[in-house]
Amino acid sequence: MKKLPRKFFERSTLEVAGDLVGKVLVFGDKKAVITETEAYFGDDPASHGSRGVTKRNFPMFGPAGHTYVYFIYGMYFCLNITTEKEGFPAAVLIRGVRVLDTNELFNGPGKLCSHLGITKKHNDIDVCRSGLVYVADAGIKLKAKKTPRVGIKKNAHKKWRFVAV
DNA sequence: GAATAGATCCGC
DNA sequence: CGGATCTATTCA
Repeated sequence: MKKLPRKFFERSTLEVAGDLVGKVLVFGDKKAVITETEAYFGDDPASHGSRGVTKRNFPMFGPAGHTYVYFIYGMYFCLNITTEKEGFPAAVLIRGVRVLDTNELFNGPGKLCSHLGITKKHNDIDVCRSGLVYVADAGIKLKAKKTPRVGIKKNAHKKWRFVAV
């Protein structure tokens, strides 16, 4: 499998979010096909990065190809991968994966993080350099469908969610 | 220092 | 539809 280069993540967030569907997320010895993503970037009020850099969202402002893991609702972690250029807040939320081998399906950012064991320890990891966490192209072709994002109130009508059909 | 909203999930 | 459960951010 080919590990995706930083160049892949340095494109527009919407393109990266769409292209990530069908790619393989490698986390330690686990591999999972990404089936669902959402895009968060710029001054979109639903994005954590829309009101400037903070202690929580700083990876969104860093270089592309880094993880951004945050804790939400007191119980769940959510995994993002940052995109675009350094200084511009942008990331793709991984919402759903299908684990290879076991064929388990995790539809939801909180569920996939708890099952794969993703925690705050994995925040701000460079997926282009790390051998532990990265994204690869396994030659799988999945078509992505654009739908409205879920779980947000602001800018909810924007079709920035990509689901494998 | 205190209040509160939050990129969720599950059970009723 | 409400509760669990806690943190970062916002507000006073």
